[in-house]
Amino acid sequence: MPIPEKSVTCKNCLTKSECFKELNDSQLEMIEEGRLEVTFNKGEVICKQGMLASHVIYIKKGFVKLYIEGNNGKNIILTIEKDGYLIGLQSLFGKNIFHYTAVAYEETTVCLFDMKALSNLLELNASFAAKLIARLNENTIRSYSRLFCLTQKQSSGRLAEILLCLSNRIYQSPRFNLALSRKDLAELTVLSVESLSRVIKEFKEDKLIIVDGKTIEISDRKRLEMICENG
Amino acid sequence: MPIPEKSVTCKNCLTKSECFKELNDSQLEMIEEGRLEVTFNKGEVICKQGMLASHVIYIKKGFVKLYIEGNNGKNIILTIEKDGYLIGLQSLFGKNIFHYTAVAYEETTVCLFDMKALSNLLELNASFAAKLIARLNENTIRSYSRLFCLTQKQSSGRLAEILLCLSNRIYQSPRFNLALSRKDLAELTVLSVESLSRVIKEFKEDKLIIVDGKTIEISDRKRLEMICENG
DNA sequence: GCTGAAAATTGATATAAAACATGTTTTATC
DNA sequence: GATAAAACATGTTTTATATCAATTTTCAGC
Repeated sequence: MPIPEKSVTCKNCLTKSECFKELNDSQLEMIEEGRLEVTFNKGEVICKQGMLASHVIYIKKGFVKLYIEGNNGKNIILTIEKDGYLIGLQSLFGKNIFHYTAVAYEETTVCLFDMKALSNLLELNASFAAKLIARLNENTIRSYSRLFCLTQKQSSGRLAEILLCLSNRIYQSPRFNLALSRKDLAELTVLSVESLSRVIKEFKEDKLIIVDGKTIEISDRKRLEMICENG
Repeated sequence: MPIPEKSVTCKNCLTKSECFKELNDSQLEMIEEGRLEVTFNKGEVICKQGMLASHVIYIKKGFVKLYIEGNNGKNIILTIEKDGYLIGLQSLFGKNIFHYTAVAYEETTVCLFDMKALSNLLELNASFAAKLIARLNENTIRSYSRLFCLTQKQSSGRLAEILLCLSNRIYQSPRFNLALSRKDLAELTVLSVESLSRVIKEFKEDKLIIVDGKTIEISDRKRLEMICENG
């Protein structure tokens, strides 16, 4: 089990969440109160679907997947997220259990904030509330477009979308050292590992991407975007 | 084009949204200001994806579908909703365009509320904000489970889920006069009309449902729930 | 550098659902 | 009430992707 530590306070934290920038010093102290900092290893469960969501979990550093667990081991990855993301906001003012499981793709440091303290702050600070709502809505809209992608596009369109997402949103570079296994990519695209492998092969042959070990480079973004749009 | 009318004010409205019950009289007057009431006929577009979301649209009476429009006429229905639902909340504090299109399944009366007035109220009334956040989160969680259903279940599981949803959430009765065509049901389950027809036939043969014209009765809820869970 | 296990690829086959084609019923219109 | 049109049903073919099986590559641990 990882050992909690407290390197910095919220007030002087440099990797502060966008939302938390709306808080003044006394409000930052309120959430600092009872804050926990924990580091998870690759593959470890950060929060478990169905468990009591007593805290909101801020990703300070790292890279995670959020997924819904079905009956027969059938899971669906809702989203992949990195530092700056707040896990568990969906449990605010509702049934306070986690609606998904979060697992670290690589070593991940998080801060835990008391859910009650957070909802108190929402009442005190309207622009904080506005930022949080904006954040929630961003997530929702992203989940809508994921719903569209997975139900309306076929294999190549889905992979194109995931690759572009990794390049644009996660790694923010056309070339990246992929921390994900084929199994992870297959889960993200909702394909079998074998089918995924074939689509990757096709993309390589079509000179859309260059794969070298764990490194992926998007070599023809225009065409990949086309496939994402129309595939 | 339907003609706006104002039968009642927000203050004395009997079909008030759950959220709006948090507002006091002066706050209700604030949203009453500039409110519009409009009735749409079956099949009419209530809001269009991509258009400026200047208003939040409250469904006072009726039954609608919200869907995302893709390129080649490929649409995906996000949800079906009836009276009490607020359309466009997802555009609060973000890019204020509608992220989906809403179409009336039957004659539908709505109230339009100014988005800006609504966000002002959020600052004034914290418990109103809390209720709205709760509402947003409910939607999000429902969209997660839809994502799961459509990607992990096959035809019979999907239809079972939609039928149960119609019975439980929309019509609130085991027997209902379905306003939806097969094409609508096919869109909801993300199946072709032909495949849908076959699954319905199968359900009839298995005595899970009784179909008589436009009326559907769920005759074996237990087994339908099983199929929904495991299919 | 070797060795075994896990991960990834590749090929062959199976399958669920789409697409196509055609027939039947329901609904709307004159 | 006749007729056209739309909605629905059903049988056949096609297709995308899963599954199964076999092989190759990668990588950690000795």
